[in-house]
Amino acid sequence: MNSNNVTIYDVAREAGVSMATVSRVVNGNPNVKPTTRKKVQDAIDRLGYRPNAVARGLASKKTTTVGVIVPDISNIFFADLARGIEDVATMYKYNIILGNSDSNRDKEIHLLNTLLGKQVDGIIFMGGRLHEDLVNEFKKSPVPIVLAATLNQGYDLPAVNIDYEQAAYDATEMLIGHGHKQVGFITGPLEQQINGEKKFSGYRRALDDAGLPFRESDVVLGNYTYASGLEAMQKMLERDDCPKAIFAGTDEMALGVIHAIQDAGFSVPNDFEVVGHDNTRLATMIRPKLTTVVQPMYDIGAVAMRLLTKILNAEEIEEKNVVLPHRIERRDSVRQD
Amino acid sequence: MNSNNVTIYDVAREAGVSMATVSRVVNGNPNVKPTTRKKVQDAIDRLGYRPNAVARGLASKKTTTVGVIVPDISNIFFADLARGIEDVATMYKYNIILGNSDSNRDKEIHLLNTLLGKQVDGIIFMGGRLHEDLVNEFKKSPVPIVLAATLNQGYDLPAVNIDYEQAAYDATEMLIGHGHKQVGFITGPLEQQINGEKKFSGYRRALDDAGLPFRESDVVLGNYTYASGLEAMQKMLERDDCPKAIFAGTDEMALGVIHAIQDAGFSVPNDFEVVGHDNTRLATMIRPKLTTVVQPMYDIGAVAMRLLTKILNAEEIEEKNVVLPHRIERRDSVRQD
DNA sequence: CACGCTATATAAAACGTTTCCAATTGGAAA
DNA sequence: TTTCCAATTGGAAACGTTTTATATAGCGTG
Repeated sequence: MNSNNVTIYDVAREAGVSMATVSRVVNGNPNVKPTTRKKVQDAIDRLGYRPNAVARGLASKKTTTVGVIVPDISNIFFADLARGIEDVATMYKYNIILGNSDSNRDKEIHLLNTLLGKQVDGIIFMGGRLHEDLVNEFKKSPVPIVLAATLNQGYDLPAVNIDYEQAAYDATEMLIGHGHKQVGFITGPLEQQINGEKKFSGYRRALDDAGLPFRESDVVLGNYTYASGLEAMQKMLERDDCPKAIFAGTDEMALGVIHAIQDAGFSVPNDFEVVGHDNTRLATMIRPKLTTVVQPMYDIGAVAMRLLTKILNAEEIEEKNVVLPHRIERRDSVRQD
Repeated sequence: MNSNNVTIYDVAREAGVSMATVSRVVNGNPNVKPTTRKKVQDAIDRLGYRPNAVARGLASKKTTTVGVIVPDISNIFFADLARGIEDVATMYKYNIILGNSDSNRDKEIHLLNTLLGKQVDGIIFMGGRLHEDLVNEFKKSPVPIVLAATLNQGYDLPAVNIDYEQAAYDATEMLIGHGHKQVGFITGPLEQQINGEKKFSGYRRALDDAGLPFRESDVVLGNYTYASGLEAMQKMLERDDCPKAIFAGTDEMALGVIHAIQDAGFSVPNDFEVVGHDNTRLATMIRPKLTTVVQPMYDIGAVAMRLLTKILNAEEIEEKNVVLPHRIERRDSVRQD
């Protein structure tokens, strides 16, 4: 009845074969005579046998489980990524142990060690910044680690990203193309390389290429949230030389920006143009609908997990550092050309 | 160097004790002389020993891992819940294996069996509807299962929820209190008991108590998404007898409703009043800010996990069926009294 | 009809812990 | 000193698989 506690041994006895044979049929090993296979299968069904994955893991040294470290699963961005990971994990018969790090170095390291202790077959890591200590732990890892939406800061780790620099360039360039001589940039903490180096330098490069001056005051730091976007824009609006075009580092901040503008009595896109980043579901949940850089979160997760399975199966890998394409989804927060 | 493949046996040899003793110090068993403990600890540090959780799980029959089944982690609602679960899980030294079911019965059952095969110590389940087949599997489960934000449809399972019926009543009553003789109700699929029975009956009860007639046409079904809320409201607006007060079953649908109203040239809250449900972050990311029923998702997750730990530790449990308080967060999508 | 294969099946040794029980040790009491 | 009991430690058997090496059966061949 209780499918619990019936072991491979019980099945073997029931079927009148050895446990090795049962193991073979359970694992689909072809070296079993069809009649024997059937006999065993019947016994399995009759007893309601369910293989113990823990014992299996101990004997085979494979757990068909991978660890996933995210800063915060309640963030829509990582939730989407996680879904991509889980979907292809399921496809390849893996399960996911999920942990939140809050981008905190100690939690990251602790989580990593817990995961390794649990003998995961591999790990997918997301985080704003790769602390040196963490990378040292990575290097000691007996299992492969792949980065998702996380820059490989000069370390030789497999990673899946988009070209953030170019994406920021494209967004800024589009705004400049609409005649703006000044573009505001509201982004996340600069110590996270993705903001501080990639997006920022894409922004600057677009300015430079257009022969526009860079003004320190046109870049304002937020913390990715709606509230921080709102506040950043409010501050900007107080200035006499406030830019009329804004590139926000996340959609959520972009929504804050738009509302700040509207609250001040201006119109988007007539008075101000705004472009966001990520193309989360939020982008269409605002009026005007948000023009945004699409970063395919789900795909990044899916591709990262697929890459991990390739590594685990020792398949041929053409490129360890995959860069997915990005594009700009034009909606109503910018004027039509 | 490679902290891998050093076993308890290696540590025992290095420290000149038996593996039983090493096991004791690793597990914090007090029956070890301080000097011995130190000796062992040094050996552990020197060798970089990390206990193998799989072996440990096999020997002790405890994995300190719990399974979490959600319909879709990329849904902000479940993501929040999951975060609550994970946080208290971490607090109690558990890890989380996360799986998405898409509320699909077969996936739910398959996931459940996979999780049991992995010998999780317990399971937290979220889903719209408890299929009978699933419940039968639940009954056979050798480990405890607790429901989170999921109605315990007459089955005797531990569960954590809010009082959906009363919440819907409160929301509807508030709207009626503002003078409306007609209240629209835009909700999710009625076959999910939470909508079909609880919220719906709360809505009706409020109508009844106010002596207002119930009109079939005032309730429209959506699928929880922004788009479905938008569409439902658009349809409603075409009618001559369109209600001027709307209670939406989720915040996301409520946003759609507000935009549909605004797109039609009306004002919220002057022409129409809207209240949502859940109090997700979305509620403040719209103008006017959304008045909504607060369902504490994070807390539900946290409490569910805490309840599970109590069951696992065989602690005293005052109430298996916990009902968390709800309230209405008044913002700007309804008029002030 | 014995021989040598191949295809199957078995036995037993890992895998790395925990845990029960027995053995040893250390001190305090006698 | 002995004696005893409590504190500490050690030995070895589980835990439920996979896997390797070995055995057995069946069968076509010469």
